[in-house]
Amino acid sequence: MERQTRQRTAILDAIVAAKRPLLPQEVLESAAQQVPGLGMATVYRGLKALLESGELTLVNLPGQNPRYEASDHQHHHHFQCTQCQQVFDIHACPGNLASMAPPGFRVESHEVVLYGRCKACCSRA
Amino acid sequence: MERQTRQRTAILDAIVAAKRPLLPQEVLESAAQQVPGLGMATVYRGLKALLESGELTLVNLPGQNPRYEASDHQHHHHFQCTQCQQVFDIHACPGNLASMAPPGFRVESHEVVLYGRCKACCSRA
DNA sequence: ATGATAATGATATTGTATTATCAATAAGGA
DNA sequence: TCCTTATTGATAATACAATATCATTATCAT
Repeated sequence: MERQTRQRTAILDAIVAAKRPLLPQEVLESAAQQVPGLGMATVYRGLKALLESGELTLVNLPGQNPRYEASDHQHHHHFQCTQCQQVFDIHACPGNLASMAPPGFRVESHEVVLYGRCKACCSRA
Repeated sequence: MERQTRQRTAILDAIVAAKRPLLPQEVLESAAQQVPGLGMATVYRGLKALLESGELTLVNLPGQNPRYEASDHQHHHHFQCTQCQQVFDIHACPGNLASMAPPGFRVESHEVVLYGRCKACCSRA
């Protein structure tokens, strides 16, 4: 049976609090504030367990390592800042993308990724 | 100075003929038909040189290794078949994606990836 | 509180894509 | 044709994320 540990709780809390997809390294840095000495192996184990339990969702962006975010179960897309590299949720969708495919192709799903400067980086520079 | 070799020609030809983004392994398999004994190292070197010369363009899809396609210089997107994993060009664009971003965010570019069954896989199964 | 055992942390190992090495080969200017 | 040297092919080495190992610790049902 699965056990409730400080480490696993800190991992989930860090991602939920971030409100955006995090890299394993970012999860470690954030969760380590609650659990000093937290190891990277534990982060990977925790992420895997939380994925399987459905509490976390995998976020893959082009050319990027996998990130993890709290399961939303709501259709949404992502924005990556070209300056700070952080990824944010976009709760909008252009829709009607199925018609973009050539004849004979069946579209089942889609991904949209926006790139640019996030709010913080816009006001900073 | 750069030299014109059978290998480098075969690598470029394979990608141009494919009319879709190829993985290095796919490039090897295709180009080796023109140049038996072609080595993977040569493929990587050729891809790098052709990228730098602008003849090839890097195509990154979520959770996928880099693919290479002939430089198009025309805005387009990609479709990946969930069955055969092949990637195809989509010469259409939903446009007006900048408005999807939250206030304060500046959108500079975007990527759209469609997933589903390609024409061949649709008619096959 | 106690015991069985899941989880942890440090580290070694793996897996895999890509690059470096180097002797042999071949492109292309003289 | 000859010669310089970029390129090739085979293989070793690298880079790096992710997983396995294992002694120790901590969870939680009893």
